[in-house]
Amino acid sequence: MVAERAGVSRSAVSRTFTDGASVSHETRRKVIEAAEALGYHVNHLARQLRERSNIVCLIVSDLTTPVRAAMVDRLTRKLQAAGKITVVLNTESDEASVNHALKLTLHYRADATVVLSGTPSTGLVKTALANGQQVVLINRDDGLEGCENVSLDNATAAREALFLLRRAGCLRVGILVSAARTPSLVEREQRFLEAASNAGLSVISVEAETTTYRAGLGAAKRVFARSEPPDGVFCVTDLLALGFMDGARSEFGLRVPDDLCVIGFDNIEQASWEAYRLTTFEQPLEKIANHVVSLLTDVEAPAQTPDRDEAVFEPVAVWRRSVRPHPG
Amino acid sequence: MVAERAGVSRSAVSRTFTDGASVSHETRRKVIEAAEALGYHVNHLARQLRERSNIVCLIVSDLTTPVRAAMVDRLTRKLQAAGKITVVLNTESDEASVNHALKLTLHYRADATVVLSGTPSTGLVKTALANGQQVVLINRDDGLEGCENVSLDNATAAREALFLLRRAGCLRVGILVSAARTPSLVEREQRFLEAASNAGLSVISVEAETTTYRAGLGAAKRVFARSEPPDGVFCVTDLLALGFMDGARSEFGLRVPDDLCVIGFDNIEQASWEAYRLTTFEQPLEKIANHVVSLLTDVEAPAQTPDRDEAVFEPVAVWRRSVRPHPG
DNA sequence: TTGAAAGCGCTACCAT
DNA sequence: ATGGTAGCGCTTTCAA
Repeated sequence: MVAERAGVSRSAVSRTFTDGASVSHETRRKVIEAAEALGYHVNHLARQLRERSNIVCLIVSDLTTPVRAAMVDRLTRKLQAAGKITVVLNTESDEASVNHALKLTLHYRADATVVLSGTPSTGLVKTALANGQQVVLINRDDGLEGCENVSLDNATAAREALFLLRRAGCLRVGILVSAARTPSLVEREQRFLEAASNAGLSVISVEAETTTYRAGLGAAKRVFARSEPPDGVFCVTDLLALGFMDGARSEFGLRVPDDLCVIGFDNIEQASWEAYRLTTFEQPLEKIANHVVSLLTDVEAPAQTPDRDEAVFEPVAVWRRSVRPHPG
Repeated sequence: MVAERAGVSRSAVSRTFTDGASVSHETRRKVIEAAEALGYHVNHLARQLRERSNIVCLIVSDLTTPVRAAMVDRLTRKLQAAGKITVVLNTESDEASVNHALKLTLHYRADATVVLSGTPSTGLVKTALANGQQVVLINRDDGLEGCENVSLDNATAAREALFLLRRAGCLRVGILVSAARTPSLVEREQRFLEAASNAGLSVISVEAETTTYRAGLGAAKRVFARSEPPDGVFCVTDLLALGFMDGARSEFGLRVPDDLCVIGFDNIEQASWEAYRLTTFEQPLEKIANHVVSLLTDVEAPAQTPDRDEAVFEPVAVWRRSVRPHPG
């Protein structure tokens, strides 16, 4: 250790850079001075040979998608503030890619990994857990054992969406889903269908090819070319909703909300833009992020549910003008 | 090392997981088997005690912004593909935050740091360089010594923007800039002004409070309330342009491109949305990302410009319909 | 091909 | 308060 060339023992300089250490003011001064001169910086990676690495891995796909970007933004900020260092693993969302990423995670001795998309295989999660790693799954309700789960109350939102559409006087209610059938998307769909069925309503189901703006646009083009198109639709994602609105308006001259009511989900920034003013459900990203870091920070978590730990957050309805407020 | 409990020496297992190592087929088999059984994974962090860490830090702010998200997406993917691990440092863009982030970078023994926003202080960059770290600055032309720079040819784009506006028959040309005067934004402004001045044109300058959609919207509200508003404006950013368009349309009933021509910069996904169809300049993100990883990958870079290394990329004009194609 | 041993930068423990 | 020492997991000489 080069810095000790400036007077003292290596222990002394180590102590200088450790918080709860006893070191004289004078020694510390000398050490700091020498370190400064030599451009010395503690090697945190070597530190981790003895203790925790403080590394948190974020496994994520579709980083450009507004919700994802927002989630990653929140998470990286908060993790940083909590003194963690965040490694972003940008993958496809298929199991193989996610597994690969999770394996890397083990190599870096991450204290924890947060999976934002895709689902790793049970086996791999087990070894991660066995290696003392925390695994937290966001928005994927597939009940892997030992993981911490955080998810959204999709059921309530779906029911509310139906309610809003009916109250707006929509006669032919529809739902726009994505061919990418991720757990949360599927749940929104099923709950909506369920609620409709309870109300004795039939629902026009439309499936977009992917979960993107373009796919929403394409879906609109298809659905409004048919006879008996819907006049009120719940889109499982804002991106889908925005594309759908644009398709309905630009291709068919439909007016929103007069001819067509649209509800989205996520409350991405674009949903608030003047051209859309989409009524939607907001993901409480801030709360979710806070919860995740508290999960990773509170080392002792004694009073927890034994097997499967799940936190459910409430999406909040954001009322804008893509739905008629009063019976039409 | 636990894995060696299964027959051989620690050297053997080390060799098993190193590529160019001589180890018998039999030994390797035993080792792999044992490792599998014990859930063993090489600790890459310990590895770095002897060699390079393979860690690349990305210093970035405003991660939710579409261009940024896109850039980070590209970069993380490509770095990963090149076997690097990417630590994202999400900061504010003021110098203090960036400096703090850069310091962290030293602690993690990053091989390289890529700065996407904000500018670190010269001194800090020097020590990073001195510690054998590569520093690459994206889109900030402030000529720090020893850094690799990659930037955009803003001048050409600005000139072309003016040309397009004039060709569309705009009589009162304007530019929408941001109060956040980052180097590339300023350059776009100055080049545009310069080109206009060369053409003997006066330009209506409008300054938005930040570089966001909302700020663009606000700017439109202000500028069209005045007498003699512009009928063709170059916005230094797509986000600004989109907000500006919405403001002009929703508040003043202006039609784009009939009453107002708008040009943006970045070609974010939203610029292509039906509600906007913005004519803009695309940042060649793919090329930039490729260049960055090649910079970090080609360990030997002998034939380089001595002091300041700069790569300049050409934005490409994307023609859509927010500008009239023919003299109006 | 293999094993023994040294050392990478660091901190914890034990003396002093 | 300080210094010495061991050891974290790994790779890499050097001998065998």
